[in-house]
Amino acid sequence: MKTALWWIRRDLRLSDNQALAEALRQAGTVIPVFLLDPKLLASDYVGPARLAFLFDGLRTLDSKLREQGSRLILREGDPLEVLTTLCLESQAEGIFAEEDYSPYARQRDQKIALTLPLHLLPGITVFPAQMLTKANGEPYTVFTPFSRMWRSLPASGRPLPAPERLPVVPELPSLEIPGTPNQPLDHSFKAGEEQAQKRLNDFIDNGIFEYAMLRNRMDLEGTSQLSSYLRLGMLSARQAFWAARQASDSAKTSKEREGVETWLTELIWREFYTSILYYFPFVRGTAFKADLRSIHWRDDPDGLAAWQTGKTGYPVVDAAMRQLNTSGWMHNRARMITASFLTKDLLIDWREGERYFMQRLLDGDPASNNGGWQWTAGTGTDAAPYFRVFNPILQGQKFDPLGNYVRRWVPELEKVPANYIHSPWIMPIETQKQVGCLVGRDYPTPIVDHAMARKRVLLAYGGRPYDV
DNA sequence: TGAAATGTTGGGGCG
DNA sequence: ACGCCCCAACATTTC
Repeated sequence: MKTALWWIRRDLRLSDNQALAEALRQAGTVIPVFLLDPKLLASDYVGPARLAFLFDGLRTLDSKLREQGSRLILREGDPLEVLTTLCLESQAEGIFAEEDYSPYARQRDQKIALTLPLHLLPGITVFPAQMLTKANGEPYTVFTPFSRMWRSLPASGRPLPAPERLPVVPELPSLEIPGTPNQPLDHSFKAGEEQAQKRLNDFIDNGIFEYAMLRNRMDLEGTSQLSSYLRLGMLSARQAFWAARQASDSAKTSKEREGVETWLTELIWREFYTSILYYFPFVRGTAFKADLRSIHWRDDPDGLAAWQTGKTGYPVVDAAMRQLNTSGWMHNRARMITASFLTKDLLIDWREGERYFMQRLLDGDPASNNGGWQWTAGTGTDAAPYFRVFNPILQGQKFDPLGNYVRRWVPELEKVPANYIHSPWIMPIETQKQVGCLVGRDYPTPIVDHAMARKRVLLAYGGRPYDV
């Protein structure tokens, strides 16, 4: 064909882009297009942080395109209408896009495919979400067998290089890429696939062998922090996978290999939850486990606000929520702790937390985020048992032993010694004065007693009545 | 990728 | 030397 559209959605990269490669194989002229969908922009699953990251990513992508004579066409409106218009304007005979498995995207794409020549190609995951099923054709609902099957598959094709040159894009109207909001996030993630590759290489060279050992330490940089790049496809899952495979080949000790395998497991969790959302789209609004759909959640706007703003009086929880609010990212261990605190200690509906995370996280992905929340709440597939309640003090002592994570994000507690950092309310009053932090004045008194909350949540999940 | 409650064991103080 | 008790340390069960 003469002309095709490369419809960019969450694949903001030129390298290892199967949709772009196929468009270039089939058409002489390929027009890169991004659509601002008013329905998505207004969704309560979207927030300014990820939008800003998206716009930065589009700007970076556009300048890479321009280096090669191409450019990005940005439009706003209902995708079907805009694509129909664009096909008419450009005489495009095909639309190539990376397949997105979230319920909204699938519905949208199915509708578009009825009237327009839409070609979907894999790329969000290493293996397409619909590919991994049990022998009887049913989807997996337990992680371990899913991961065993995943690992047993013949390795995916190697990542594709970026195309060497791109065809010139004809004159077409395009919107300006929106600027960064007035108060940009103080996040450390710079958009773009070069940044993603840099971070990947750095992690493979300096972090992956220690990953199994350090990944739970909130005070260290033991994780890859690649999730935001994977979210918008500035890095493909396949690129991540192959980099890990190569690291595995160069591993010398079993410990090093364990680091790689543990990291790979996290990549497989991402694919597991993508598959779960694909086969069970109702999990987006409903507990996977039918017997846990009628929990009597507490209505507690003050508690929710304290959790959101990092003022619960539990230092690890507050540090984590402030890290999220100011950086757009949160350590995974901290995600489990804060999710447990909201659902178990405050007994607030996991959907509130799910939505808040989606609004704040740069890496906020409908499948992984939902999977994570339902896991912690105990309502999901292969979830943590409901009686598993994290103790925020013990979690802090285990995974932030010196308290440096807390001190970094909760400056009120900066001078509090390590033995009190995770439970400052037991600090003797003289010490509180010495370190300039009076609990109740400079830092909140805990908004809930953990021991009481634990008993309460066990009653509630058992379907029994509880007070307050 | 939990933590609390409960049970068991064994060393040591002490009459 | 012996039995008793306390309790830390570890193991198992329970939520």
